[in-house]
Amino acid sequence: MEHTDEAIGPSTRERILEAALDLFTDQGFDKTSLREVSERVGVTKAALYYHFRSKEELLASLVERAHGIGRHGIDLFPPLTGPVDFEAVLHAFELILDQVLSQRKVFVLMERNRTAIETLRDHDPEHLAEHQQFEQRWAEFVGNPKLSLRDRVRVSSAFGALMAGAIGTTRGLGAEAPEGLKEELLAVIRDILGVPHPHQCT
Amino acid sequence: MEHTDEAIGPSTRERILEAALDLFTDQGFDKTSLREVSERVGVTKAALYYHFRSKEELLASLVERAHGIGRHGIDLFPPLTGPVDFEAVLHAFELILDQVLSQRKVFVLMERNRTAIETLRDHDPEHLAEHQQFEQRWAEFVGNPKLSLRDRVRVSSAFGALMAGAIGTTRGLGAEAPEGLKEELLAVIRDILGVPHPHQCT
DNA sequence: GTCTATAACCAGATAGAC
DNA sequence: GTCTATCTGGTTATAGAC
Repeated sequence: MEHTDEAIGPSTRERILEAALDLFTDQGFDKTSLREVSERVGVTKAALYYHFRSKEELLASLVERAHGIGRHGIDLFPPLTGPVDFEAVLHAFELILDQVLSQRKVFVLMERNRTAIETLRDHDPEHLAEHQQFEQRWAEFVGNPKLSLRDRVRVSSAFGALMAGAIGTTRGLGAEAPEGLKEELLAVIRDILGVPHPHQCT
Repeated sequence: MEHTDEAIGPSTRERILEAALDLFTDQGFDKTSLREVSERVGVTKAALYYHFRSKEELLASLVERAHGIGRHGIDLFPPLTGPVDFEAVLHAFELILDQVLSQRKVFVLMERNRTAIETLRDHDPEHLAEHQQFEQRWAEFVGNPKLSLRDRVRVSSAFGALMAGAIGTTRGLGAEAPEGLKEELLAVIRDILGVPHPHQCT
């Protein structure tokens, strides 16, 4: 029941979301006016306000597609006492990687509009809870002085590598990620975290 | 000759730059008005226009402090034929890391305001040439189909790890990076690039 | 469900006095 | 070098017709 109108194409609401995703990503959220969005869709500015209460809500609707990273990420760092379980971290990163690769455009949007995304917290206190819980847990983790600097750097670097590899090498690509990208990235993350490779004894 | 007025404190121009750096980083470039900047400095909005021709020029002046990453980065990827010299890449990353760690606040600003930084290209065609050459060479590299996916992912991930480790683990910290951070990060980058560690034979 | 028209606002920027 | 005063333009958002 994703869309009930196969014959007549995507709904206006979905077309607005697609246009906004492209424009916000290319030009930036703040530098894109709703007039531009409406012109690309072929409707008027006022029509947008029928589907979304505000510009921020339009952005929030896009970012919600990235859900899932929140779930996996929150599971990932529960107690934070004792040594880091790198096997578990690796597994969580694998789930996150799947999410990022299947929703690449949204993650590019988020990477390029960090400050705009943060303001959603103010306008939408209850929604996006997962997304923000993840950010919070993450900050608590990398800033936790009880953990060794080495572990914090390793996990932090692994996440950076994941994002840079998944987003940087697929910028401008179509819907499909390159064959083998996921495996290459998981291998990198294994190397960073020091988790041995399964089929390799070098 | 950094500043000739030790007794009377930093010049107005420098105080504007400091205030703008903080506000642009916290709230985002687009969501910060020049009125806010001027109020924090204790001057009027018009005074800003004496020191900087436009809001973009103010941002550009901040970003110029990050120069150096351009130089090292451009040297790094010259011909791009044949296999990647990971030793050379490692060395360039070390220089870049020094630059990032010594100018962390500016790099946080850039990371959080990517789209705003990109518009500088339009307003300032000749300046920031190094910075933009680096971005261009980088894009050519990670998107180069003649290189193996593995090599592209490795280099791309190393850069992501560098940035995430250097910026993420120092967010909110004072002027000094944690002791040993540089060494930990270089070790991670070595692991990613497959360059053996100098004093270690495990 | 979409449009016209307009309100209300605030941004960046300029001119010229001091 | 800094201020007061103002202009100009575009922005989000709303009210109400169709």
